[in-house]
Amino acid sequence: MMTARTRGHLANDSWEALLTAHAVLMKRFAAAPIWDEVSMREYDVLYTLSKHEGPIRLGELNRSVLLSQPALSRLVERLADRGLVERAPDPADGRGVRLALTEAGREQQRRTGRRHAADVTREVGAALTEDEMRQLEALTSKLAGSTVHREIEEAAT
Amino acid sequence: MMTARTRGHLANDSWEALLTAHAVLMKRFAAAPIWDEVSMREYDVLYTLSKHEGPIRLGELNRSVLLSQPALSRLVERLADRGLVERAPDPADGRGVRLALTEAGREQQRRTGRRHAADVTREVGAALTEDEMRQLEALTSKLAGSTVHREIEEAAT
DNA sequence: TTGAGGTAGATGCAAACGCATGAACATCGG
DNA sequence: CCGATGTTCATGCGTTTGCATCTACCTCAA
Repeated sequence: MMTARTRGHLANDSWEALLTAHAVLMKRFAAAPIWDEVSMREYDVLYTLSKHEGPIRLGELNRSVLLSQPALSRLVERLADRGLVERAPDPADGRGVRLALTEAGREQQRRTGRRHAADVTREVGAALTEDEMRQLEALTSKLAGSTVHREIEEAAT
Repeated sequence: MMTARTRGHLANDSWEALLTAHAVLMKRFAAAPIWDEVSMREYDVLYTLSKHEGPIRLGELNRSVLLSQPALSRLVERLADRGLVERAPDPADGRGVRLALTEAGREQQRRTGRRHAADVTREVGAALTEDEMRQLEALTSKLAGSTVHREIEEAAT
């Protein structure tokens, strides 16, 4: 007999499946011998910076990176000390900091990115067809894009 | 004009979309005021234990939890100290440890789980239709299940 | 049976993290 | 213009993490 799952069950089951996929693949990627120059978290920051043209703010960066604001602040500080990231005061806002990759940072991102992308291609490529990849991209994009946000904030008031 | 993405590009784009969705939703869930008793990571462990009938080994638990073995070992130790997890020597293997929720741990998991599930239902439910949830679950399950593993290990030799 | 090699989990220690808070600047009503 | 309030990032501090290593135990061949 086929028991019907409620909408809530479906939501939780799909989220759990996503979490599992994330954990499993992250473990495999972490096991790859390519993180000797920059750690995965550092790469995450370099990659996010590489996707933007000009400099971005720390707060903006922090929306993509799963770290607390202080932790990200210090991670960026370390990357700046290593000459991979440029930190400049924001002329438009004295509190803000404008972050951008240095040339060395860009090269580092490309080097690590090339190696990591090969792993991603192999793992994802082995599991899904091209159509499925497109579907997964569409679904996860939709999931990230949606904004119930307002309601949460209001409820917390 | 519609430029064709290679298989590698598709794989990487879909993985990136999954990562983004993961980060965005995790941030929202983390912001919920329900982690006063157990942290998200602790809940992850409690939840994983709750999904298993009998006790499981630390190593097995570590395959689901995105933490190093020592970090997980100590996290479990803290949970044991708080009376939420039971640690017993494995009679079949003197090196191993058998982990299981205590009654208090099970209650804690249920309490936090109920509250967290509501958030998941709201966020995922607001973004996807039921069909899409089913598709997402199917795709991510397939992604996690696939095993190119052997090749990686051999390549590292 | 024994010893070499492998595996499971614990531990020392430095690095990194989160929480609370501080300092500096922005914004806006009066 | 000014003070109150909000925002952005940095810093102090206790906790947690990862890496390297250790101990205890298992496996298996000689």
